[in-house]
Amino acid sequence: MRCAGGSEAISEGQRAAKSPRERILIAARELFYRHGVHAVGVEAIAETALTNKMTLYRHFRSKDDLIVAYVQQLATEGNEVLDRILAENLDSPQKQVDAWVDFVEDVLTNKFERGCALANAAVELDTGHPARAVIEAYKQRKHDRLVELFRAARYHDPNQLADEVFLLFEGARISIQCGGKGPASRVVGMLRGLLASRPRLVEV
Amino acid sequence: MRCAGGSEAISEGQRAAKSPRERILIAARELFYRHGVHAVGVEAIAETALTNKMTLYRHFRSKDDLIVAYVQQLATEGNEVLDRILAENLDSPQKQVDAWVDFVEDVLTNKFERGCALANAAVELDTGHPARAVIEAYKQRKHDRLVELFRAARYHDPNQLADEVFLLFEGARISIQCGGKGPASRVVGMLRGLLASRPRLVEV
DNA sequence: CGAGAATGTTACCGATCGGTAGCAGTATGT
DNA sequence: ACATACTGCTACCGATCGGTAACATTCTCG
Repeated sequence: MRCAGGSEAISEGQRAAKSPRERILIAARELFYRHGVHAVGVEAIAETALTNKMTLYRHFRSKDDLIVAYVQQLATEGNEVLDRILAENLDSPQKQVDAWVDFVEDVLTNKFERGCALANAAVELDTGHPARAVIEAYKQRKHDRLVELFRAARYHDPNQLADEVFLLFEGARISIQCGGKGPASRVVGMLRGLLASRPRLVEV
Repeated sequence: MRCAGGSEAISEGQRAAKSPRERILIAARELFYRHGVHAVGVEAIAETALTNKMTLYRHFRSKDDLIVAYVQQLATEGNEVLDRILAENLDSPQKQVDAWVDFVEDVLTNKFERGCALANAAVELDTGHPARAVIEAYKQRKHDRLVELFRAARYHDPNQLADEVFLLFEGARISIQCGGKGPASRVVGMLRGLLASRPRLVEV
């Protein structure tokens, strides 16, 4: 029940980030993800960001506002990562798919993984919290982009394939922190097998 | 950020439950699930249970102790539900599988569903919390029981099938509360299709 | 009945929560 | 050099947090 307090060492990123606002968002990203949005107080975030509560409240109207910014930051970065993966493999949709699976593998084998930060935040937030809308929009968009990716790679029934892949990924991330580490550790292999054996509209 | 406080109406179950301990566990189950373990204070639980903080602390050494009991209660009930499903369909493993899928459908279409309570709790709890061990053991056991169920139903490669089904289910439950409602609403159909098209050791 | 255990009630503790006032210091651009 | 804006700092607010002391009340069961 205890959160880390101010004893967090100065993160590498903190020196580089000039503006207090950036440092606060970096600190929020770390602490909110590691301990949950409710277990971390604004003071701990301010201290980790090498600033103080007052400056924090000059940039964010309330803690809920900061939570929204935290979630928006994650959603933006998530979209940008996918943008980059797709942009780096413009020559072939199949390579885009493979690159995305490689990325999934990286995420799931990261030993600091504590599940999807957005899903974790949604779990802690009441239904009416403004951050929930951001999270839901992001997940919806992510699913839709998977559909388009699979359609471009000429998979048969890209909608259902995206459903399956999406849910397997989500299930793996949540399972990492609640025991079923077995299935989560095998999901990448499953994904590759699934994608390799799926019918296509044309053979490549 | 605000939890419901004492305004919760007296739940139906509260009158029937005699002992304060039972009432407290019922209240904890409701409030912890709905708002998260960190967002609910012990006082709110005591009031919802039609008792007071002092009595609560006579039955549970601390809030963390109550959280462990809450999680243990959920794990026990989860195991019992599966026990019952299997016991009611002893004549055929295939009927056991079908009955379990029907149960999954009930869970996912329950409009009060806010994901798996155990997974949600794990998200909020630090890695060293004693409740985490209970959660992990339960999920591990659940996965193992799925393997045995599929093996009894003579599915080919019951290990991988259990992995897939387990992750799809977990993914669906977490997705219900963070937007991807589309995929979650279609997962039962996916499961039925998956199970119907899977190779078996013998035809029935 | 009567005795002992379990419950209810109230008031309290120190700590921490989210959030703010006020002022001193430090960049910044012109 | 100057005004302006931003930042740091300290001290504080009321509320709530988890947890406890002391005592009155009720229940249970021999």
